[in-house]
Amino acid sequence: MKVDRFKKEIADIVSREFDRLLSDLKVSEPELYVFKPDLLYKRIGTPKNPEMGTYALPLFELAKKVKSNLIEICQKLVESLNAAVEKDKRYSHLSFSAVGGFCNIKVKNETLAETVLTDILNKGEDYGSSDLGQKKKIVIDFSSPNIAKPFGVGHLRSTAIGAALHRVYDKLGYEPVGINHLGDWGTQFGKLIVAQRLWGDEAGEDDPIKRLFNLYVRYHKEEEEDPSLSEKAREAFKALEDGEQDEAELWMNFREVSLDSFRELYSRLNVLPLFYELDKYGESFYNDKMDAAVNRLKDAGLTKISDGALIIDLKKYNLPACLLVKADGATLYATRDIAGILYRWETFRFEKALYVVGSAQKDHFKQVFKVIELLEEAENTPHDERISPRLEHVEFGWIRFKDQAMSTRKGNIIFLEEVLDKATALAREMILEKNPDLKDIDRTAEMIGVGAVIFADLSTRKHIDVNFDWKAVLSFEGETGPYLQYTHARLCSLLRKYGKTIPADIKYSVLDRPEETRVLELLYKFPHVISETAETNEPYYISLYLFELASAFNKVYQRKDDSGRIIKIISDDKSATSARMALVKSMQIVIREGLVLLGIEAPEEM
RNA sequence: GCCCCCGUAGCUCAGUUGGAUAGAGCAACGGUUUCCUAAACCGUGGGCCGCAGGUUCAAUUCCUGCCGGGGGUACCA
Repeated sequence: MKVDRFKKEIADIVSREFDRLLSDLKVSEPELYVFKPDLLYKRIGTPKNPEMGTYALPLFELAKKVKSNLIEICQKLVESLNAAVEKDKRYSHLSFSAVGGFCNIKVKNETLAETVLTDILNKGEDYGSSDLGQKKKIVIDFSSPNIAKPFGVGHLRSTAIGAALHRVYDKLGYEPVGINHLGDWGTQFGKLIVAQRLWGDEAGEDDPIKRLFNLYVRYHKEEEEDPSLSEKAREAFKALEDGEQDEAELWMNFREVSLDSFRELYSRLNVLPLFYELDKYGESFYNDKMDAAVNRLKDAGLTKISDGALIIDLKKYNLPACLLVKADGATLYATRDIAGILYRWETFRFEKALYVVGSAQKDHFKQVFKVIELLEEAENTPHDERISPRLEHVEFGWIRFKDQAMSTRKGNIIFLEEVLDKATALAREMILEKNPDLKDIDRTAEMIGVGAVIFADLSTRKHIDVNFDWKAVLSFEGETGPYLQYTHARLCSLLRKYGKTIPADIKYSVLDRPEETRVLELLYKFPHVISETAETNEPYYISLYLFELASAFNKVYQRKDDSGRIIKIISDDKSATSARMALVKSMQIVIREGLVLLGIEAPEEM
């Protein structure tokens, strides 16, 4: 948790003053939060209306506890606090006011501006970085598409969220390990092999992925008419598992074709470098590691046979039994995940392992994590070497389309590639209309189109289902990626026009308008937003923040004086201009860095 | 049946872990540019915060029940 310097100062001084004010009380109410800086720290919030102050401390509970008049005690506190900061220079940038039952605290603008802007300008893109993680490894299992199926918009969520978390942990000094748990094994390959043999020649279609997809859809359609197909598919998969050459060759081909197309897509999404050996750690990687895992569970006395299958009963924990080996001897994905956890622990000794997988798999991960926990109990693993407390399912809601879950089998799926292409084409049109002289139009259009799609995906809380809405994804106005990029381009444009380096001696006191204060407060918040994102594994906090920040700056940019004229950033007033340009430069750094964390590129012109 | 998630403006969603007059974007309507990028900014209208209880100085937030939507519930992933 990143410590807020101002908040800490407030907690300290309030606690100190309360100690003095109510020293007689301390004996009867020693547990009262106002006496303890750390508890106070947590109570300090921000006022609804920013004009009331930077921070707010509600005192209702206190008044009740000490049975005194709320307004009176609030006033008394504020008076004594203001007297205290007058005497103590270290706190002279704080001022307090009593409103209702709240003690509102204002940080002097000049101090805030100087603190924030010098910090950002000194650190540059490292603003918000830390060494908190001490290079500890965070394994992030994300994206994980199925081989031989097209990459649908549904896979975007895991990819975008996982990639954002990867970058956030990296910024906080951890060493993230991005693992793509490719769905490259399982009965669907039996189906595909059968389909390929039956209709492979008539499939047409140049794009090899779409060809496979058509075969897959056709298989499921024909299977409804001819149930004997599913028996053939099972046999084909069995042959694959037994290492038969024909089947293995087909499988290898499916895999390579898919990986080629995934690589291209990942590269467009700016996530390709985040994977640790992209093509290695698919499900098939664990084929030769499952026996050992299963035996270990058996030896621990956890398993039993039920209806011919090997299971671990989890009824005690209110969970369905975990199936390890099917009656026919084949393994399941839970088996692979268990083997995967054990392998990853041996290989990486991670601090945490995150599974960025849809919430439909919630019970699955509960089961798998519980099995690991039971194993460690049975084996008496020392507590600091246990894996189970380090495992976390980072779940997210479905992407649905017109109130239907998307289903590859039925063929109602939207290709991510198609979405990116459409968004990019639209961005291109927009550039041609608004800025036809732009140098690198195609490249910029790609940045904007892809940025719009990623931001749309990361701008709602991850756990709720989202309706895929073409209109929302292809919108470039309001709460969108392009809005942020546009703001960034505008900042860059200001910097170009200014054309000088920001001077060192800046008169921070000129940044005294409420709109500017708002921007400063938000800039100050950036490091906290990053650490909050890591604590909750919720990248949308960054999206939300960036939108607030951009919006706050655009208000500064277009504010008007009393006669209705825009107050320009760059003017004849040198000291005002250099202070504002310090703000502009800081803004540009933070918004760019925030976009980078989300995987969105920040063009300097658009 | 049991378990989990969701229900806030016409639509899509926020609401800082219980605080002040519930906020944004889109859509609708009106305004702002002799131009530091209008992909922007300002304004107007629009709310039984699903319903009913409970806890609390204070509930959109926590608890219980109900209604509605979604997901999961051993040989798919």
